[in-house]
Amino acid sequence: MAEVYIRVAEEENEEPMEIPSEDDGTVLLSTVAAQFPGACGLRFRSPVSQCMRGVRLVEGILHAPENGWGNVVYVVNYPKALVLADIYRDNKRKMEEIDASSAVKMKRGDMKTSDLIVLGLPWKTSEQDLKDYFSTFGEVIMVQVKRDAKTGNSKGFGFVRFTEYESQEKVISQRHMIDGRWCDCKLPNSKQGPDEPLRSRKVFVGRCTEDMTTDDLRQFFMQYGEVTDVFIPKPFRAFAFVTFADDQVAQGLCGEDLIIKGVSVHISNAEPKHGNRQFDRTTRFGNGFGAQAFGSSRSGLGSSTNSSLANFGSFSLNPAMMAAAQAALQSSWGMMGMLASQQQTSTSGSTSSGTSSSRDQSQSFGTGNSNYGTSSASLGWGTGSNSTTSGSGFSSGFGSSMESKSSGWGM
DNA sequence: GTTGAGCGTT
Repeated sequence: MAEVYIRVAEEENEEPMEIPSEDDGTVLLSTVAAQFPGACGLRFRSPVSQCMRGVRLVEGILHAPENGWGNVVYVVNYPKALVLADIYRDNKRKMEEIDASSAVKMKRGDMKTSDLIVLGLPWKTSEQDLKDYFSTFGEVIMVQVKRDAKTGNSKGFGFVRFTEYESQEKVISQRHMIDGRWCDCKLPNSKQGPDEPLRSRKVFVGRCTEDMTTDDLRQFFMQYGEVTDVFIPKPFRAFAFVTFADDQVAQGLCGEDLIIKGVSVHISNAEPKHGNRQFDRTTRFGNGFGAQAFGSSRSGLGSSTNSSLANFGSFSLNPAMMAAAQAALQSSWGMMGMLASQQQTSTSGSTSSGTSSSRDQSQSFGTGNSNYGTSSASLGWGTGSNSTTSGSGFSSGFGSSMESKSSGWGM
C-alpha cells in the first residue's frame, strides 16, 4: 500500500493534520499520539448515522472502518483525566477570580520555563543539531551539549530551554528522534525541588514478562492517561516503572492487576529511588484526611473518552459550576461523574511496537522503530470492548492537595 | 527474579 494519510484533528471543525498509516492500512495510536500527546483513540462522525463512532483499537493499532479511512476527519480522544486537567488549567484564571481567597489553593507548578535535560543524544549531535531539532517546538533560547573537557567528546546529554512554557510541556511529553536515536527530555534533577508533597505520578509494574517492551507498556498504559515515561531495568528483572503526566491516574491504578499481553501484572506505588528520598513518604498521609480514599467513584477511566476540548470549548463554567468543580476536584475522582454525563464513549486499547528504551552504548544506528507484528489475533489484552480493567474500581483519592500535574519529585 | 542510569567544570 502506498503512502496513505488519514486526517486527524483535535476537534471536528478544526484544521486536520495528516497522519501516516502503516503498510497494512492500520494506523498506530502512537503515531497519533506523536502529534497529539495524550491521545488514547480516535472517533469520527458516521456519514450514515450522523453519530460519532469510535475507531477500533486493538493493542495500540487503530483499524480502518469498514470502507476504509476515507476522507473524514477523525477526532482525537483523550483520557478523562487529561480532559479534567485541561478544564482545570483553562479555567484556572476564572477560578482565581471567583475564589481568590479560598482555602483551596490552586497550586500549579509555575509556568516558567526551565532548562530541560536531553538524555540519550548521539555522540555526534552538535548544539546546532539540537537547536534545529527543537526549534520545531517553539523558540529556543539555549542549547548545550555537555562534553568531556579534555577530549571534547559529547557526554551524550545536553540541555535545551524554550521561551514558551507550552513548548516545554510538549517537549517533555514525548520522546524525540534526534540524529537516529530516541532521546528523552526531562526536568533536570536540579530543578525538581523537594518541595510539594506530591503524590507520585509513577507506578511500579510487577510481574512483567521479558517480552514486554517499553512501547508495549507505553501503549497499554496510554489508555489511562498521558504516559510520560516508561522504564524497564536491564537485564530483565520482571518489573517496570510507568510514569503518567497526572498523579491521579497513577494513584488510581495502584493496587490493580492488569492484563498485558495476556499476563497479569500488578500495579503498586513506586518507591522513591535510592538517593532521591526527599522525604519520608508517610508524610503524605499526615494531612488529616488519611489515606482513606474517597468514594471510589468509578467512571471507568478505562474505556475512554469524549470529545473533550470540543465539548468544553463552548462550555464556559458559571460560578456555581466552578464551585462544584472545585469541590469535585478536591475529592479526586468526584468530577468524573460530572464529566461522564457530557461525553461520548469510544474505544480504547493498548499495544505493541518495537523500540526499546535503553541506550546501548554502541551508538550504531540505534534507530528505534522496527516494525512489529500487526498480525497477532489479539483478543488478548487491552480491550476493545471488554472494558479493560474491568472489574477494578479506582480506589485512590487522597484528600489534600489539588495539585495535579506536579512539578517535580523525581522519583 | 515485584523498586530504576545517565543530570549541568567555567
